[in-house]
Amino acid sequence: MPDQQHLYLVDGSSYIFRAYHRLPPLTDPEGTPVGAVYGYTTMLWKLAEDLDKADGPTHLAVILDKDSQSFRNEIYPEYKANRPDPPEDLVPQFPLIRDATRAFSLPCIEEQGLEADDLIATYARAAQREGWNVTIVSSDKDLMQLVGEVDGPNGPARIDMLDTMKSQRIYIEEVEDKFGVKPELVGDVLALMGDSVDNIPGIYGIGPKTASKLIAEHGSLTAALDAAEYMKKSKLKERLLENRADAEMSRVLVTLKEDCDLPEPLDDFKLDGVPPEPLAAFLEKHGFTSLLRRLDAGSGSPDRPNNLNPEKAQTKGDAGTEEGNSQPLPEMPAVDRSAYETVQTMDRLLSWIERAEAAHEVAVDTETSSLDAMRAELVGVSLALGPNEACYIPLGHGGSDMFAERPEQVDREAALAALKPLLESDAVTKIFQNGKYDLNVLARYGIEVSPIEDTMIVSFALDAGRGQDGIGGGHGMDELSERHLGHTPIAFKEVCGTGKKQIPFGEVPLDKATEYAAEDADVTWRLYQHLKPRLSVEGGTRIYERVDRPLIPVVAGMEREGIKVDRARLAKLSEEFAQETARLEDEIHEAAGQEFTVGSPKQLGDILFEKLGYKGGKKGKSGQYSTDQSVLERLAGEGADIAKLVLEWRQLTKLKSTYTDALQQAINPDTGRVHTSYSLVGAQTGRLSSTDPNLQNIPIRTAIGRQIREAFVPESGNVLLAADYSQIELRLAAHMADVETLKEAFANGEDIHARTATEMFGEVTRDTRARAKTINFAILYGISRWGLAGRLEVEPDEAQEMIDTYFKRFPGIQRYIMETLETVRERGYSQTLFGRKTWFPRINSKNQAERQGSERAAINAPIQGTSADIIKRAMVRMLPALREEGLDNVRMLLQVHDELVFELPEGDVEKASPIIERVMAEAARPAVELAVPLGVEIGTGASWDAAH
DNA sequence: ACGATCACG
DNA sequence: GACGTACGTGATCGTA
Repeated sequence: MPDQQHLYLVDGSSYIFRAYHRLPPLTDPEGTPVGAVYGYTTMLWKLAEDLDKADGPTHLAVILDKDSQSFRNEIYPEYKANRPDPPEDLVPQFPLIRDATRAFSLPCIEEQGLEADDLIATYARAAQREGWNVTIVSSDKDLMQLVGEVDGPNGPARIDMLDTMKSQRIYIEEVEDKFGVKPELVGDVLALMGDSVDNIPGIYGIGPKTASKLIAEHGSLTAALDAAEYMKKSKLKERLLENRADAEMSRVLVTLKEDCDLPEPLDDFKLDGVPPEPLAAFLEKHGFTSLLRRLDAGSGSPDRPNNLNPEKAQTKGDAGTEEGNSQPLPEMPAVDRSAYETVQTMDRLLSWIERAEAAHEVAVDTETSSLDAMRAELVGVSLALGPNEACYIPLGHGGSDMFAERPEQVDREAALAALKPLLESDAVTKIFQNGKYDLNVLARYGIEVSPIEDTMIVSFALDAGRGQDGIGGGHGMDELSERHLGHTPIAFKEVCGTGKKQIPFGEVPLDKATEYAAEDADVTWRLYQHLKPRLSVEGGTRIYERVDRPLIPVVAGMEREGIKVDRARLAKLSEEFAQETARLEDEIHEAAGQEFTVGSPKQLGDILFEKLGYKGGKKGKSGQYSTDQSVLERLAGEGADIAKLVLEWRQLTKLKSTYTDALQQAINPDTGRVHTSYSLVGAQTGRLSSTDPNLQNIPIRTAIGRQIREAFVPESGNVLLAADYSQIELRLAAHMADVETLKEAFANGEDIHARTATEMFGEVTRDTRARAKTINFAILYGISRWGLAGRLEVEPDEAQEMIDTYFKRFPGIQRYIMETLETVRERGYSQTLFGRKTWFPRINSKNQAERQGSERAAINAPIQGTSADIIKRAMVRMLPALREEGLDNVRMLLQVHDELVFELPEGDVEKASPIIERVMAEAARPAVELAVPLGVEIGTGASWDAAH
């Protein structure tokens, strides 16, 4: 019996578009854009790696679109007529896709007058008739029609799909999940819903939901259309009856042609390995050096000299500044997952613990049932002592299904009791990646881990701001591993799946779980060896050891404390907001003369500027009218009542959905409190950010919003205490730019905006003070004359005069800006007073908008970042200072950039307040002696609102 | 998945 | 010669 053949058909055209949008705009050494090509190359690479695996490809071909004309255009001239031209920097990449394919020595099929989809369908069916299995590498929903299996000459022959970007196999079940019908009926669903990208009409007003419901109910498109006349009167019925012809034509358009002539016979697609030479030439030419390295490693050829910059494929606008990532990799063997041990007996566990104690350094990772550390149950722990020297200790696998057998494991209680001394031992450093999470989980099991190191935080101290717009600059483990070790760890979703079919980690079989979990510890250990030495070389030690690392357990503690919210009060507010919103919605519809979705800026824009004919509508780059607050306020000022109503409606719906509803959801059932999660690497400047829920943007500026703050309350017998730095960023600007006038004003405790008004306009009125305040902030943010003009509603010339006056009155500011920019241009990064770096890879970009954006951010970063450093230092010292004075019941709950929120017994307020104030006011010392005092304002009350 | 909008410092 | 204009975040909604 012959081995099962398996044909892979790669939908090259659709892949390149997706890769283009997902990847950064890389260019090769000659300046040709290659981002999409890079994505395509890595995908082929991955497929080629599967060559020898069970169910891997035996045959493979790449199918491309030759041109967009096909038989479909004869049926329907508008087919794909509204496709925009591909982006300019994608066009030169099309021919490179063919080069890449050739470099892998793979066949590349394209045919005049045939679309790739039809060729794929034809080949897939032909192979299936031969009894082969087929995998279509694509995520195009049209192709999902083909999924399924038939009886071939040697048993069932199946067609499935592979979405390489999501690492997802698509088989019958996945198609049914997406469309609600079997693959054979997908075409019927598509015919009803249409496709705006291909300009297939479908039936207007029918989307994916209605389409699959109709087809599932009636069994086919024809049956659904026939049934329309018996439906009860509705919009849907009308549309079905009226547009039957459109739907039927759409059905033809989405049908794949399965009987094209085959340009090449199937047997020509046979794979026999990838000859390395042409591939190496291709990778070298385009600067894909990380792949080149892997090719060398794989083929056992001698190492190339290390003069190749590992990050040669530079991103656009890269200043070519210091490349902190280009240190030679330490000598380490490649990751070998088969070397990991599954620890299933106390004996083996004790042996690992003993070795960890001897090593004085161990990487640790916990596996749990949830991403939310406050709800997560511990499922296992992994340890790593060296490269490939790692183990996984399952503690909570199986057992959720009472019929399934629970694999052999060490008893959880006993294992934790054995691990506790190690994890708490002063003599052993525990290395984590994002240790705050593990600290929280373990703390809930009674283990206070210390001392710790954290590779994520090290990476942040070294590389904050590197990478662009979140691409390639992150500090997550997978990214760090890719970047520094050239290794791709197993993705979580590969182990647990995703979406509805996601299983908890505790259900993962032990062999697979060990590969994943032990690898995480192994990678963490390797990353630490790689990153830690860079700290001292690159000047990151101070910020890491003195600020960010000690902050980890402090913030972890704050997250575990949580804050009490008054559910009943929020519910009542929700109810009020709902009623008021409904009333406003009616009024808005009345004013508009029709019903529409108020929450849709698109529909609202059309109503305001087309139907009602208001003037001055401005369309943004998306081609729709802007309807943001400033626009609506202008209209309201011109007497448009509807604009006023919409503003009110927006405020209320925002408050309800984002706060009063969401906060009730966020209450932890075990603790009865809300536990946010702070990101220690969220903001490039060094600030924290807060998620799930975000407690750093609770309303305060309006009376109606402040009601939400009233729902944040202390436990009985306690009060909330809020301590704010007053004007900290302006104070720091005064210090850093060395502005005498401002320093003096702060020293004298003056109202700084009023003082600015005096200097700028000669007198203090409500108006001049407000303008002065705007200008003060504008300067901190590196504003332009046009920006300031917009804010103050004056002409740019006048704004420029104000900026000039400001610089004249406050000499030092301009110099600060110039010097900061010069340094950043030269070094590539800015620094805070405490040495925190933020990188600006686009500071020397040739793209003006990009460059100026970086310049503004670079002016602001040292100030915002220094402020972040200071409050972080205060947080680290706060609880020890309070405990030292015997204040054991003061709890630090929240941080909001320049504010700390505490909960404490009423009786402790008097004693605690001056300590809190002192710790915050002195937080810069002794590292930095500021030329201005740091003002701290403290309030207390029976709610967060009242504490202000 | 992304843009628009709006909540905060 | 035109562009697009204040820094840093996160959540929600509608739309593609």
